[in-house]
Amino acid sequence: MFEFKVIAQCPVTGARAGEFTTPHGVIHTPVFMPVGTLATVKAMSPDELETIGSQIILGNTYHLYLRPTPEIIAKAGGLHSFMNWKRPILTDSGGFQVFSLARLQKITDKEVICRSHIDGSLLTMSPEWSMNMQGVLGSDIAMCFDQCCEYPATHEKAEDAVRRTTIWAKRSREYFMANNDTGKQALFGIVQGSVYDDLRRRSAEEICGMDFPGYAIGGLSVGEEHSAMYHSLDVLNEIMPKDKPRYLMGVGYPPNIVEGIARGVDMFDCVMPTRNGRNATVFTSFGRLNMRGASHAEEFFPMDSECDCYACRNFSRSYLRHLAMCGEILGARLFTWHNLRFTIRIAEKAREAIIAGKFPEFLRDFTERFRDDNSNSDS
RNA sequence: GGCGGAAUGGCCGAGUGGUCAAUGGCAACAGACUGUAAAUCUGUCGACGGGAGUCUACCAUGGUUCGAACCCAUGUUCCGCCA
Repeated sequence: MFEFKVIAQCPVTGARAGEFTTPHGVIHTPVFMPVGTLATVKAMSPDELETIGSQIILGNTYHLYLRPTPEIIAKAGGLHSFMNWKRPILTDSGGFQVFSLARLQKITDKEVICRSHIDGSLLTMSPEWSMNMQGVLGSDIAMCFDQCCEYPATHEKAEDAVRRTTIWAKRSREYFMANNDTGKQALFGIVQGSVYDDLRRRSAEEICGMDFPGYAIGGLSVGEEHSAMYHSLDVLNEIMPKDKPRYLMGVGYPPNIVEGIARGVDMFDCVMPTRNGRNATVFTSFGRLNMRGASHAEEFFPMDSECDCYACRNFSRSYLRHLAMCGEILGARLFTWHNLRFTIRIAEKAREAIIAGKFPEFLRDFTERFRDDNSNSDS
């Protein structure tokens, strides 16, 4: 269980294709994992997620702790059973909420004391709390409780987050080994370090020295330039274990995924396909489209004629824009459907290309075709 | 036919002598969204101009006033109530 096998590697870039075995099935990498924070990938049923090729989805410790509460999930028999999802689940530790809900909390090495964003009640999060909760959830992959550093951050602040993340990783691992079912759940470590090479190296050394079955790269895609993200991935690609899966947390944006794969990343997750979908922005093989745009009003053809998703096979841009303008719930569903399928397909195509020995060509073609005039990135 | 009320920018609707090119909301247009406090948020929104600014505007016409979306007169249209 939790064996990672690299089955093909790109001889030019760092890209690799692999298989990661979990209790709920084998995950073929590279893989994009839809985010289902509250035990639902917003707007999609489990059936539909399977249809579009979702191999694994995410759940969130903090959010599920508040609602419906661990008691209810335990009674339901765990998260898989509760939400009727039969494939693997990865749970985030709540570490990201230490970052995203920063205004509501106080952080010490011991714990994070924060206020619920729902009713303001006091809540104490810690590595032990997170491991316990993730045990209740029964995810296939649990994540260490970490501190995601904001961007920009001074070297001093980033270093403190690295230091604390290592302390918390040790405690996460100890509690996990003693209390969780290690036959059914794997715990991944998380590397921090912001955009500082020395901190990335130090964090990778400390975290990867703890022998986790997989390693995540956290603290990126938080506002830094794309070039900075790619540089950090280059640094980490050299030093992270090659025989373990690598998970770039919170990415993402289609070009970031492709560039991440080129730098040896195997797993990705991001709210972008689902959130942007609900807000009527879609990704296509030739770039990004705001489907509310007046220019689509009389376009009686698909969003992306190369896409094999339900929305692109059955509906015109004109109709989809109409749904978006009316705020119809079907619009949100179809855009989400498309974006998830498109993003999952990127990973599938990358995998096929790696196995076929044609990843550099895939990378070049994708980058040339994916135009995003509005992107303020430098990539 | 009589009495009363109302007419404001694409729509609804504030304003009731100067600080009003005119609050809000909606619509429209554009933008943002990267381990989800997001089916959310931001900007623009009379015309021309890069801007300073200029022009045209609160049903119509005339008037009062230094000054009117706001006061007066007449007209037009609409809405009530009574015949």
